[in-house]
Amino acid sequence: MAPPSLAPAGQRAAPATIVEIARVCGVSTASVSRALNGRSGVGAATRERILEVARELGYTPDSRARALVTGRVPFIALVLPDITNPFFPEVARGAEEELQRAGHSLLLVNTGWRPERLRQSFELISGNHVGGLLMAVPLDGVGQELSQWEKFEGSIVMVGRTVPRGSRLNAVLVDNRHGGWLAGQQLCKAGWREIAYLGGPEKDRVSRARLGGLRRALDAPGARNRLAEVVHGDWTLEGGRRRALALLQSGRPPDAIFAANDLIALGVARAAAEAGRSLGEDLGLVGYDDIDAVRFLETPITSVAQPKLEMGRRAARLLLSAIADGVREQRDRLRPELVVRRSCGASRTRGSQ
Amino acid sequence: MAPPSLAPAGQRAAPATIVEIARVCGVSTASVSRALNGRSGVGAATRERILEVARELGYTPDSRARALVTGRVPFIALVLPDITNPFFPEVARGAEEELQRAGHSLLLVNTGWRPERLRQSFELISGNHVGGLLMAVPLDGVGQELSQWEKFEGSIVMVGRTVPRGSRLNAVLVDNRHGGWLAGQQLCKAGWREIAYLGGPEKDRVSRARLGGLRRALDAPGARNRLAEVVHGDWTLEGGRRRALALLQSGRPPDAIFAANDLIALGVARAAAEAGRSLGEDLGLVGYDDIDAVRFLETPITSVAQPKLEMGRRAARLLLSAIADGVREQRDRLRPELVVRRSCGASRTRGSQ
DNA sequence: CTTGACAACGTAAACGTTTTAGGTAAACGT
DNA sequence: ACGTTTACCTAAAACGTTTACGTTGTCAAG
Repeated sequence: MAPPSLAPAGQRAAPATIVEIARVCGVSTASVSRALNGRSGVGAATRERILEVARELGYTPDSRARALVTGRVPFIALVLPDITNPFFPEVARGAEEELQRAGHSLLLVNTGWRPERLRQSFELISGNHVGGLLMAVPLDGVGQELSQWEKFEGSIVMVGRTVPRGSRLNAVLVDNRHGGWLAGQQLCKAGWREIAYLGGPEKDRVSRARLGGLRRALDAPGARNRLAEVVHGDWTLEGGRRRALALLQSGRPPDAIFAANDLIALGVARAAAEAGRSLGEDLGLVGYDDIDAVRFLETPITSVAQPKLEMGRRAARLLLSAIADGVREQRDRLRPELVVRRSCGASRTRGSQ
Repeated sequence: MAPPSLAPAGQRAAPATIVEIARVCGVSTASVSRALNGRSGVGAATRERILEVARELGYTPDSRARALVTGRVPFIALVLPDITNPFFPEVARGAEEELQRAGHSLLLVNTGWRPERLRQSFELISGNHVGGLLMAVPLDGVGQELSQWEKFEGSIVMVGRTVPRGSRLNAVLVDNRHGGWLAGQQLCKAGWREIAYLGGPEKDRVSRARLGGLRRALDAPGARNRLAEVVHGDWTLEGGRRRALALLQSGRPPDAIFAANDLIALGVARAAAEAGRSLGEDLGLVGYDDIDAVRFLETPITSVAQPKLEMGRRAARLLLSAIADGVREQRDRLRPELVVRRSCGASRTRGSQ
């Protein structure tokens, strides 16, 4: 005999629809819809029967049709510059967790710092691909066009990124200035004198804020430290290494470095090795983000930690409520924390006699 | 006269639709659709005009309606166990890159090893949320239900994961057995005798294959090495640390360890430090995946590298062609490569006199 | 026996596209 | 003059839902 497979061979073409269920049950599609969505207006007996038939037919509602008529889309996009930077996966995880709890899915947009991809992400929302945007990417280059997007205000949440002047977007912010201050403070305490800042792109608001915090710490009355140098660049390890190497081999190498980012900090660590300087002894170093990798160095790197998971979670919650209730201009502020490790020479204070 | 602005101020409520364009241009929606999609059947002049009006109105096509009628969805889901494991972001980046080039978006599903989330991911496809699935997660627990999903065969690509027996899914595979063999080979050459395997979950096919490769290397004629111990567990750093510590503090600690995963390997490194063993001198170690972090240890870890980015790219390409042309049971095989670093004691060969 | 309320259900219109089946008119060949 | 092609365009039917609005029937209060 032919093997009686569960799936009746040839006729599995059309996936079950609501009208098929209606036909089988001898009711209208309206009743089926009501039963399936647990809405009132359908008797207990019929509801039971409908549910059963639906199960038998292996019915799953077509999200496109549903979305079309309800006007809601169960998708949220997370726009970020580089998923390869370990900071972001954690944010993504937090967001995904929270979203799926609310029946939404997470779209990932990896811009790779390309501005055109940023623009594309806005088409996602205007084309109703997604119900909202989680923006973990700077909005700087797009100022003038932003006015076009203002109509989507309720559906955008900046996460870890300052909102552009004048717009009233929701945001989950971590105080970068304070973070920079923490770093500077620590470097001061450890007794380093000539301190350099290895930042992100020159116009990047986040990088600037962290620098601002550093400045404030160094300007404290009585502090005899100096902001020796400020070098801008990208956020990558290799970029950090190159810039750090140039700095260390220059005429006036700094005592210590504050890196705007842990990837940059890792690059500094590598450069230090190449230049024969020893972290925490010869050269102070503080990074930012507290990604896992900084713990594994021979000399673990001190870093300003952001609550990455929590940022993702809160951003997601905020966005969902923004979509549902239309809340606007809501700001969720979090605080970074300093995680002290050997690279900033905590033990070195002794040596500053 | 009153300024006859195209956009009459206050009524920006409804986003421009195709019928609005049609009305303004005095043509039918069909023509608009054709013009917008660059299809033939519409005169050059009208096409021009339609395009212009569309631009003026800031029209963006509604993806839901389009998807509903065409039956295609511009979404692909990448299902993975833990985006926090640095192996996956790179795969994700490769896939995203390739997908967006084809006008698709990447949905991220982070199962966190929970089986129910795996099931949910299948609802994504049967509910037409997505056009296909990139599966970077084991399909083991779901064998019996898989027959239900067979109808989606064309729309599933396994990436880095073996396909379940009997099903004819597409896949991008990296030879794990060979990877295990490379690791074993290297440990042999370096002269370690008692070698332990720190694996993933006991039934995990990938973990088993890597173990298989290790076994083969150790069984080679003339080799005087021994597979001292096999310990299963999860794929995490902390899990690896605990298991390694237990191993190292047991009555018969091994000479060397092959970790099924770099996270586990990082855990081993930490445990080694705690147990007073020195990597590459006292204790050989080889990991798997070649994630960035293993390079930063005091003693960098030797690791079996997988072409992560390429895996993502190929998987995406394969899936797209599977959806378009219905190709099935296509297998794309890649080879891992060993990246030798100090942790396996390459320099130690001298000491084995 | 009316009346009204309420529950259960059906009808049909919407949502914004694509696409099929046509229809008109001009151009062409004979 | 007449059919035939060609180019352009329209009308309308899908796609699978949800939902506003009817209709019917039942039951209790008047």
